[in-house]
Amino acid sequence: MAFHNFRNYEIAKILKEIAAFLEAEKVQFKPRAFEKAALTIEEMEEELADLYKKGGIKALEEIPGVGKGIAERIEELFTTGRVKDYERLKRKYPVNVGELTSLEGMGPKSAIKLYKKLGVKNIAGLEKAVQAHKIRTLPGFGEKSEEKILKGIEFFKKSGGRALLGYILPTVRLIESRLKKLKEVEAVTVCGSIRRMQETVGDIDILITSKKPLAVADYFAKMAEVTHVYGKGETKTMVRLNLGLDADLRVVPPSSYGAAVQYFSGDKNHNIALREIAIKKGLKLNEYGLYKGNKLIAGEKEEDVYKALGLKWMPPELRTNSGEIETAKNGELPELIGYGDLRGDLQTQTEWTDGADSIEEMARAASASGLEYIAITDHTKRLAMTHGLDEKRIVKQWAEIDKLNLKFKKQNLKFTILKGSECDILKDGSLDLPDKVLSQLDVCGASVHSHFNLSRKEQTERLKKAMVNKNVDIIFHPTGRLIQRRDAYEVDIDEIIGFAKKTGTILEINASPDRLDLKDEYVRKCVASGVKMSIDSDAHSVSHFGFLEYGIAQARRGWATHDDIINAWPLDKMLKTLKR
DNA sequence: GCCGTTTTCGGCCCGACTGTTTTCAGTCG
Repeated sequence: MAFHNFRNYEIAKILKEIAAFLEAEKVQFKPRAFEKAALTIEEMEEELADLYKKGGIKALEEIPGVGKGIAERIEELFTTGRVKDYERLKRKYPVNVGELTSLEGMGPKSAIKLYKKLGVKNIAGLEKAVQAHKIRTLPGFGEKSEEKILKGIEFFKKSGGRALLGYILPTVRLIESRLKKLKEVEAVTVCGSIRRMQETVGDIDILITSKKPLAVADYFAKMAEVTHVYGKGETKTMVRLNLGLDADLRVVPPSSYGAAVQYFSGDKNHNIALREIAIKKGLKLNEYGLYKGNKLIAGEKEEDVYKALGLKWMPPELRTNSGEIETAKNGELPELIGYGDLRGDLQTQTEWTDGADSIEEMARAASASGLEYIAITDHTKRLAMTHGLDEKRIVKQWAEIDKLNLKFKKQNLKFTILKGSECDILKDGSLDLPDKVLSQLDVCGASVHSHFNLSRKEQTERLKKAMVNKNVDIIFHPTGRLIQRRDAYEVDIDEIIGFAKKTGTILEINASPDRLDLKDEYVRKCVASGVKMSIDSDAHSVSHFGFLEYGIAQARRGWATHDDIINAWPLDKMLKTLKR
């Protein structure tokens, strides 16, 4: 029997859509079940296809959140290539719910209502309906709803088909490693915004050298992820991937490889500035190399190109033409924090609130990923939906942390769990737990989860009031933005950075792929002001420690060094930096 | 649909906020 290969994210997407349709039909409890299974599957390391081939349906049922019903549907997908229940729902509601519900404030119920009443199937249709002012006439909707939807659509358009780095990077790495293994391939570099580790990615540029380019092109065009081939040839193959992005494979000769890698890594402004330098030196720079007249003077290695222009090679994260070229000229480039430099993680959530795993599981996963310490920072009671901790439960949590630290010691595991909190900052800037509780923590983060729409002045004062508290060590995700979904709340960031310096408060670089908050520009301001930062995963499950890489990239793009990031330091030194 | 130190039925995180209401539905986290 034919086996239909589906990747975990594709399976998760189907389950999520089923959940949305059931939610719209006001079915009780089932939507949660499908959603939960989808989230688990999305985060699994092992592909369900492999798991199923090895252990059959029984193996699927062992996944937490997957029971008989969902396992049967996944089996149906593998054996027939489709899920009947899903297709029935899809026929009933031929709607792109995933796209529509990506708009802030739009859930499945609204999406389906708009389809039933106005025939809206996607964002394009929604935009037409808003422009014709049809939405405000529907019961339950009004003028404000139209405004909000319009705002959401603007966000969607601005994102212009770009994807979050954290969403696509695992797949890109997989493709890269497969190409590296081909015997026809001599070198592979993924360039563009991915190499610069930008927050979002528009397309994927892969450069290779090869003596048999057509064989590689054939392989590339036939990969499982490819949904469409635009063109295939000796030097360039262009495909559409099921990630929703296009990928280009370019074959360049070894003598030009460095120049091509430089050229395709960008960014555009950085390259323009380099070419201007070349012109001033009487040279010409393009993707084939650096030329004096017709003579190639650099091209094989990227370093050589920079050197010939009188510059030191610089990490791609810096290449934005915002001062890096002048700095490189003077030989004063900062020694950026390295991707392996973090020793700890100061924001993690556990099953005590909205995390998926236990304190012990999180600690062991952190240890396995090379960390020496983590802070357990579950939400506080104001976030009732996460079952946030109150004064009593947090004390119980401390007892468990003490017990685990002792256990690790006995097992000779060099790892420390810190007692922490993600304490909610209330509307007036006061904190969700009393000082007598917070003062007993090892490390306390505080953050905003409500009243995003205060005036700039009120929001700034609110944060300052929290920062003045001696028990608040770190402000988590300081601006509250969600990339491609929600703007930062109004806040005077310069005032906040100045106040952080004055009060000795740490500002977080939240590494969650859709937050990356502080953004690079603000990181750079912190570095300039001497405000220390932490890079935290905000992990809600054991698989999230990988997010730290995106946070480090963010810090590097903000010119941060080892010295600026407190959790790159040994535990003792880190703790001494805190206010308490 | 899933799950089980409440174990094969009967629960299922639940309160705040917003915009629409005139007592509530939908979304968020």
